[in-house]
This record gives sequence, structure tokens and C-alpha cells, in this order.
Amino acid sequence: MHPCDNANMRVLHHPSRRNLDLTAVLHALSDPVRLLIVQRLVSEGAKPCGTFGLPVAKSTASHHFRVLRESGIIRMQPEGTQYINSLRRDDLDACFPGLLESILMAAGPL
Amino acid sequence: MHPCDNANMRVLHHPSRRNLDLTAVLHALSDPVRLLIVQRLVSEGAKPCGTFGLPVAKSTASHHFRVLRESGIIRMQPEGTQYINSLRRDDLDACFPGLLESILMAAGPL
DNA sequence: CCTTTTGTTCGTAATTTATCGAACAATGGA
DNA sequence: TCCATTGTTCGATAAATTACGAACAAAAGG
Repeated sequence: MHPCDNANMRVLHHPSRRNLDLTAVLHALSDPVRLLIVQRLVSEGAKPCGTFGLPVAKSTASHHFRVLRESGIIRMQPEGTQYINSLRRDDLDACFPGLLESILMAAGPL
Repeated sequence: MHPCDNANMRVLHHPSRRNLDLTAVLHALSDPVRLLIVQRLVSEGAKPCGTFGLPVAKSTASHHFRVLRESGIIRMQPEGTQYINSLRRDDLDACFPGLLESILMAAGPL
């Protein structure tokens, strides 16, 4: 069968732009570990989960990436054995103008 | 004794401006009831707890006002038998420029 | 005093959250 | 085919959150 027909591809749910929820986004960013992930994505660009050196276990990190993904803050694209994480800045800015910007400023440098 | 020396006045703890914590503020605003309280304070000005008509029990409302107060988002001033709630907009804008503004915009009209 | 008003505090219960280790699954390379 | 890498999922636990009603406390006014 054609590669694109493969239903076994690791596909994760990402909310569409118009389904982003403000309280879900605020809640996602109210955790220090998740806020750190977002800051690192801003300063270092898209990168896989394993390259963040987070101060939590692998399974806990997986949980935090999922919360960020399901709130629409990040995108997770399968790439070989890993997932490339990137900020959904366009979608966030479209739904909540200035929000991410002000939070990043308030969070201060890395 | 002088009225101002009275230690029995209902005094509540309010964090100072320089002790405001971003994650605490985001967490406080990530609850729909608390976000509603803040929206109402913006559109209707300072007012007592009992005038919000919140969809929760009195004790639950008290809890939400406390979370808002302890995160530095609102001020609660004793006034007779009630507390006058007001937004600490100056302090919020000083610590987190643009944050409240963007959240209020994203939250939409009342 | 006694009562009313306003809001807090207490005790409890249900839900969610953050955390971990162990086991599992998918990919890609030797 | 086997193995190493990457990250998810499962099961368990401890803590935090939201919620309620009942009881309490302070203030104002009769």
C-alpha cells in the first residue's frame, strides 16, 4: 500500500486553531516545567523531547508535552524515532494576540 | 486606644508588588469562575463579594476570592461587614506588562 | 443586647494533577 | 533479525483543587 495510507503512523491529536481555549492555555503555562519548555522552544527553536534536560522523569516529561500539545501551544511532529516539538506561535497569536509575547516577557530570560 | 492600633481588624495578606509570581497569576486566571470575577471587576469597578451572583456556593466563592488575592490580582479592603474587591491593575501592569490586557481581550466581552 | 448582613473557616468528598518506575511500541541502523 | 533510541502508556501514589453545607466571627443597627 501507499505510505500515506499507513494507518499505523503515530498520529497525535492537535486542536485546531479555532478550538483553542484560553483557560486551557493559561493552565498549561501555569506550570514551571511547561513554561520552561516553551521558553526553550522560543530561544532554541524546534527540537525533540529528549533534548531539554528537564528535571523530571521521562514519563513525567511526556505528560507535560502532552498538556502543551492538547492545549494547542505546541506541535509534535513524528520524525524517525522522535517527535519534533515546535511552538504554534501563529495560532496562538491569532487567537490570543499579545498573550504569548507578554508571558514570555514576564517570564524573563531563560 | 487609637482606632489604628486595633489589632483585631480583619487584615488579609496581600503579596507586595515585587513578590508577584507569574505562574501563580496564570494559575489563578486559568479558572473560569475567577476569570469571570476579574472581567466583572474590569467592567463594573470595585465591588463586594456578594454582588457577583457567582454560580457557586458562598464558601466556594470565598475560596476563589482568596486565590485571586493571594496571587496579587485583587485587593480586598474591609468596609463595614463586607470586603470591597478591586483589581490591582497598576501592580500587574508593572510586573507583567500587557499580560492582563491580552488576557482580557482574549476572554472576550463579559 | 439581639439580629441581620457579609464573608471566613472547618470538615468532608470527588476530581484532577504531578510524579515515578516498569513495561510497551515504533523507528532505524548494525 | 537483533538491538539501541525515543517516547508513550500503564499502574500507583501523594498532593492540590474544587465543591458543598454548617458553624463561626465581625460589623452595623435596631
